[in-house]
Amino acid sequence: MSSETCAPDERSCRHGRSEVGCAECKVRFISVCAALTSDELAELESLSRHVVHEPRGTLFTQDEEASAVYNITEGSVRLLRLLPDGRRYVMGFALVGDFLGLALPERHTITAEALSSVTVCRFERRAFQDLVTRKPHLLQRLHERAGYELGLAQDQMLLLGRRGAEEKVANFLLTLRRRYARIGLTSVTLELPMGRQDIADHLGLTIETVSRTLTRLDREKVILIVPGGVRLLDLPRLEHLGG
Amino acid sequence: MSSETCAPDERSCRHGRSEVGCAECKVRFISVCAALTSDELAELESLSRHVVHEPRGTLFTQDEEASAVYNITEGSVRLLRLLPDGRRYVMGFALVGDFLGLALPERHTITAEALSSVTVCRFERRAFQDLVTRKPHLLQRLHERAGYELGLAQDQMLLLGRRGAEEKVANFLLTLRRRYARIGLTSVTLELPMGRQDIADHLGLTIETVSRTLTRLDREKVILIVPGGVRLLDLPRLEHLGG
DNA sequence: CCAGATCCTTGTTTCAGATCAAGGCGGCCT
DNA sequence: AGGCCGCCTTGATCTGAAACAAGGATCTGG
Repeated sequence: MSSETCAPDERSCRHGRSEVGCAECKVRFISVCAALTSDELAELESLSRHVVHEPRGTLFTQDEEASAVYNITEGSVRLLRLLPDGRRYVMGFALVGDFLGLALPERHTITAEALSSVTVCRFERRAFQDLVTRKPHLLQRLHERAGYELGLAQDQMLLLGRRGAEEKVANFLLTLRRRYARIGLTSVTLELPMGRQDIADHLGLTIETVSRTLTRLDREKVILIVPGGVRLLDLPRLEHLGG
Repeated sequence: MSSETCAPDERSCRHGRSEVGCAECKVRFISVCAALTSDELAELESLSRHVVHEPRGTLFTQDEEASAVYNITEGSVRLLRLLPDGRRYVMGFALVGDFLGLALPERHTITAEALSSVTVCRFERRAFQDLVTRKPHLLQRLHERAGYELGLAQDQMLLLGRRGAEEKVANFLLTLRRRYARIGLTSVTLELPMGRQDIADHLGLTIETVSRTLTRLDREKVILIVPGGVRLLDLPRLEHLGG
């Protein structure tokens, strides 16, 4: 169900590290691979394969066997979990430089779907697992990153359990801004590659509440809603609202 | 603020592995240490120190430097995060066999408080870190465990964001039951070492809603409220309610 | 045995956000 | 153009859980 729907366009990067070798990779210093020496990088590169996914394509599906792990080099992805009755919760959004499959699981616990055209560096899980076993400091790096993710999950739980709609939305915008900044995107205009429904499912709200809250923030000149995103007009006030 | 309030009673377990050596430890096979050979276990043991905390004592506090990591060998602990304005969220409850400080953080991201009399196996973080660096399969084990925790955090987010009060409470009871079962406690009567307020703060509810929901489940003969816990009378129905 | 404290339950009222309902807007296809 | 579709907004109403309020139960120490 996955590879057919997304029809990924595979281009190996093995052939003499032609156009997109790891050494020139734009996420080289912000992602997990930053832990590696150039020798190790070469080894990692030999395992990698660039794959492009169309918008709305599926990278992998909840409960399916995890055949690979991924490093996003272009585009954004939504990560979600489904309940049998159809309710869904969006765990989060993965951006450029994010690693999917950090925990090296046997089966994926979430579904990953491309929000835009997405390019990933794909590693066979077995081969990556082997490399990790042989390179403890790569594992260390992975583990650090997992600890960081755990902290983010804790923030999110507090947000979901103990905060109101406005706080949630403000906080969401600020968090996204901080993440963009970390990968070098510091524009005042915040791209929102996900739809309102995705934001709602991420914050435990309904689409109407998200829309109303954004509209209110716009009316109060805290943000300005623009096509494809929002402009943050009054950061201090937004920070005040977001806690 | 921490060591004074809990007045921990320290007993080293170095002295000729007197009463409580790792080899005879009751959490030996259910905890992280299960990854180690007996040689490595001896080394680990030389780093460990048993510490007893009184009920309501603080093991460590949010934002304070993480001087140690812990393995719980007796009792239960609540893990919480505070908001500047006083709201609190209870991240979860740690039981016998649980490891605190999995991510080996520089600073603790949560506060840990003893719910009952708690005994922990305490490891200096630096020393433990060194051991981990030298024993990749211990790190691997830690990482696996972190991945598992991440999965639990995801479940909890879905619970907080997309489920009603009754679902939350039923699910909480079932999750606790499963965890007790994993450490060999399979009694029909579920101990609840935490108070109603803690449950409320864990589920994103108020104490009144938790109390009412439990009362209703009791009235409908799904559970029976007993001092210090609940008896699970109608497991199928509870599972139906909990999703 | 009583005073005070802590924790839990129960009743009543209020409110934030869900739900229901109806457009609006822009893109895309023919 | 026109019509359809997906996405977003806005308004009206409803409701589940919060907030407020008042005891009751259990424990502790004097």
